[in-house]
Amino acid sequence: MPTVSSEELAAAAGVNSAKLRKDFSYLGSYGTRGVGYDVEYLVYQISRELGLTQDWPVVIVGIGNLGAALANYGGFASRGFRVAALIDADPAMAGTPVAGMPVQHTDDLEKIISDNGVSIGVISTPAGAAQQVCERLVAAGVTSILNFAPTVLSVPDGVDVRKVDLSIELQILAFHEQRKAGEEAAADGVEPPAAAKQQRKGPDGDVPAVMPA
Amino acid sequence: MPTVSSEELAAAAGVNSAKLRKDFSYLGSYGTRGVGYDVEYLVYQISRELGLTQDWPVVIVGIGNLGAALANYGGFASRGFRVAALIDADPAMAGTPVAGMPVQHTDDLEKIISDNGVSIGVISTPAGAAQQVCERLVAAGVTSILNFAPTVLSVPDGVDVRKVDLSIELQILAFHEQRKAGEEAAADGVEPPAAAKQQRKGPDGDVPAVMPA
DNA sequence: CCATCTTTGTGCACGCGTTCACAAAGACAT
DNA sequence: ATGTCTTTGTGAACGCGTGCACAAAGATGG
Repeated sequence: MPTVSSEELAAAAGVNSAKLRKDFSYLGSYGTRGVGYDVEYLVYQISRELGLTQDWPVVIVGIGNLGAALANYGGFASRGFRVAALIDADPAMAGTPVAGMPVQHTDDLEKIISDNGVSIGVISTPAGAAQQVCERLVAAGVTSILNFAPTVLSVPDGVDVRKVDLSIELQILAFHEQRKAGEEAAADGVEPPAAAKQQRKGPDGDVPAVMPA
Repeated sequence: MPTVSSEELAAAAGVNSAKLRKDFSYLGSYGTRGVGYDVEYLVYQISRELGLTQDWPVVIVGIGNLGAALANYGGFASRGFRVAALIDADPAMAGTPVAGMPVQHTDDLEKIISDNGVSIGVISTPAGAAQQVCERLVAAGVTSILNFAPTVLSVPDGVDVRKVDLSIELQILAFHEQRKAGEEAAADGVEPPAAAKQQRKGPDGDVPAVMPA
């Protein structure tokens, strides 16, 4: 039986072995003292806890460049996601195959959701259409929404929304880039704020929590 | 002079006003006691600190669906980013206009970087090409990379990489979705782990820090 | 069956970020 | 000018997550 110790896993992941063991302990006691964790069983347990063993049908609404990119994205299938349908408001797109799947018209949204038992929807429409699409998805039974449109969606309680803003990551890079350029900026006559001097905590340095929308 | 109090801002943003004031204090003392913060000045200071006032030329390498989507993404310009060039390895694409800008061939990558003073690069190539593109970008002087390819890039010290995995957000949604479905899962004969019972802390509940790649 | 050795699971302490609470600062009215 | 009122800026307390360190558990060998 192939096993791994928490020490090995921690070294590979670059984290503390105690933290790793504690995290695993939340899933139950799947390890064997003096031996380690049964690899196969551990993978199964983590996969199950994360929902990777389930089949999650999703619909993508708004098949522009981004929607098409998502439809073609290979990472979904391997994580248990199945693109059940591609939906767009443009009648001219209806029937056009994208990623080997015909685009369907928005009119059929409710039927598609219900027929496929979809509970997760992806919105990659223009900003103007997002809220309306969101409401139709929710009304049809969707309870989790991944929003790529640059709008804040308002949803009833019990519905989860995650917003992905592609420019935020760039902004974080620019933020660090600015610090690398660093001390020369002081020559502008503006005193560099204290925040500019604090050291990043880890590999995933973050920006302040509050920033204007 | 239009002003806002930390209390108003905190209410609007849904955070604690003391935290907000403390965050602002890291940028300097820009508030006036008894009055609040001068809106215009505050916006300027935050923009400057975040690097929004600077012009950041970026190149996008790999003009597939995702690259095209990024090139068309409106959010960049408003945050101080300027797409300096679109680069692709396919000779057939060279010259083709995408988002009103001709695609250039990878051969000219180094010259483009240097001519435009680019320090931030976006990689939206297939996984296989990413590391090689990354190395050329770094060699040409890029020090920050936004990676959309499903690969872990290795870079020398001093270079920042941020990896965007579009499926991770979906996975987080599925994770919560699984919990909503919740207690029925216990009927499977598998005892629900303790972690499934802990309550989410805030609107942005997170997944455990460690998960298999 | 007992001793020894390895590795887990976890109580406890430490450190950091968030929140509370208040003194200091400034505006504004009298 | 003096007093009052509002809001900032920050010292101090609190709470939570991380890491240390060790007892318990089990494997393995004599």
